[in-house]
Amino acid sequence: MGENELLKNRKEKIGSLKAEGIDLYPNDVTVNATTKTILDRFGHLDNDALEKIEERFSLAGRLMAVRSFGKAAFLNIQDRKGKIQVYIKKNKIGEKQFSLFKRLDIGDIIFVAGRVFKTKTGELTVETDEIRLLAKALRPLPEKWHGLTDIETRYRQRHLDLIVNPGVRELFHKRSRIIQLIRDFMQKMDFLEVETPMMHPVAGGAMAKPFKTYHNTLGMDLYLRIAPELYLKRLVVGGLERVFEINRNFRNEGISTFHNPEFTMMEFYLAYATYQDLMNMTEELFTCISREIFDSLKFHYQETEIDLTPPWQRLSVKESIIKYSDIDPEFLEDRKLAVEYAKTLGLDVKEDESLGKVIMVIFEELVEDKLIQPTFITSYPVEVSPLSRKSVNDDHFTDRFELYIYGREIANAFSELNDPEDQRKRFIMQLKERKAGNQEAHEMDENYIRALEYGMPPTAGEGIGIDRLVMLFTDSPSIRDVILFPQMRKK
RNA sequence: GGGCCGUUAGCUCAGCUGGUAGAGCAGCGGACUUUUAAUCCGUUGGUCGCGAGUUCGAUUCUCGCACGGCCCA
Repeated sequence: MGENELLKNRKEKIGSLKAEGIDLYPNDVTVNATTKTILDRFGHLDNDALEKIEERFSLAGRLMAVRSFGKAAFLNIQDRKGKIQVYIKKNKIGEKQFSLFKRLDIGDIIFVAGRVFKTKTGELTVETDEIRLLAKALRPLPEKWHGLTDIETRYRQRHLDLIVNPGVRELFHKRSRIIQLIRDFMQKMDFLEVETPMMHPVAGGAMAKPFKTYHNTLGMDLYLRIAPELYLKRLVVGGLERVFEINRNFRNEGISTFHNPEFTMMEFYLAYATYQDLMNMTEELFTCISREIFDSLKFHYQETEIDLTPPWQRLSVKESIIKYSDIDPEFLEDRKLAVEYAKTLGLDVKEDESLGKVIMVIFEELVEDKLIQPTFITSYPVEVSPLSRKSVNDDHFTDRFELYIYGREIANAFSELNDPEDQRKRFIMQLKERKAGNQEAHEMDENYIRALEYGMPPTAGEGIGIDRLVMLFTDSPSIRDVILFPQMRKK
């Protein structure tokens, strides 16, 4: 039967219900139970015990299955907590209500009420003495057994995915729980949760291409933020000392299993701390989540065991290259040798590329995907770290780390650069890059430098990719699995 | 941006070397008052993603496009 015919069919049913004066979309329902409250309270009782329960339960949800016997039927009703079986019997509920039931479709939102009993197969069931239609479903649901598997439909019509695939509902519950755990953790450490602008006159705080928009009455260009960093640090200047924000960032780049144009980050800033302190704090945060979610520090991601037991491996970028390749360490000390080496790897590097950048290109090629167990990679070159404090012992490198798990960057942190003069030089360095054609180079932000000129305490800050973290803890292969409405091409 | 794969009924999928499409579920009609993928009988339903080309004839072969997936950049 074609879709049109199915629709027509249901509209006819609606017509007959209307003709009987039945309200198709009533709004006067109250319920006193969920599927879960009923199952939790009575699931373990036998029929003798259940017979003594006088209570009448009312609940509502989506009709998911009907097993009909002519004058009686079993239904499955699904609400936010799960599913429960309902029994409907003609001689109990009456001719009129039974005839209403006969015209219900799978997918309709309905109300039932009655007492509980157990069937001879031992399933706790609500024997309904009242049934109401609360909202008519005009379109059929995906098939009950195979469900909805078409990935495109699942993302484009997430409502169907949520109705039909219990695992998806569970996953987004888990996502919410993980974020709640993070909030609790931060609040316990006396961090203040804040919200900073999503629309920036200057897109800063990261190296990425922004989305551009325009404010009509102000007559000005604005950019969707690529990071909240510079605003959060202004708050540290303002004396807030411990702040965090969990919110969306927008980056105008390709879409992949690890990239969605809008994604959720937590950034936090801790005054009077260094990136070393943040490594410890990150270990604590992740192990805290892992204990809550898995009751363990070990779990499987895509069939690989991940062990979060601290302390995690800590290696500088250079050390990691030496560890995971057979490069002569001398090559990482000399720009020309490094460029040569990168070329032998088949990497596309400019002849005059800076040593720091070449080192990062080599790192990405040889090291990244080998960092399966949690690893802090430290000491990033200053050229790729325009907002990080330089290391005291080597000013070509910064007091920065990135956390890798399963070959993926999950967090990025550093001791913040709070010297306004140095910050200006770094921005100027970035502007040169921009002129040379790097669209992702950082913009000049005079306003931010001005804030630093009032004095920012020594501070360490970190960004954690929440979607990637949720992927890890939910064993999801694609970022689209942990974002309710991932970005899609228009169809 | 490149490579490979996919797109057939509302959903899940078959469809061979080219001869105008099938199943299960859902739907519809019927039987059935403890089933749970209920069962049994009957039955409707298709722009084979879109557009060209080759051919007497294209769901099938070729090219282009769209959308999606995976990998690479």
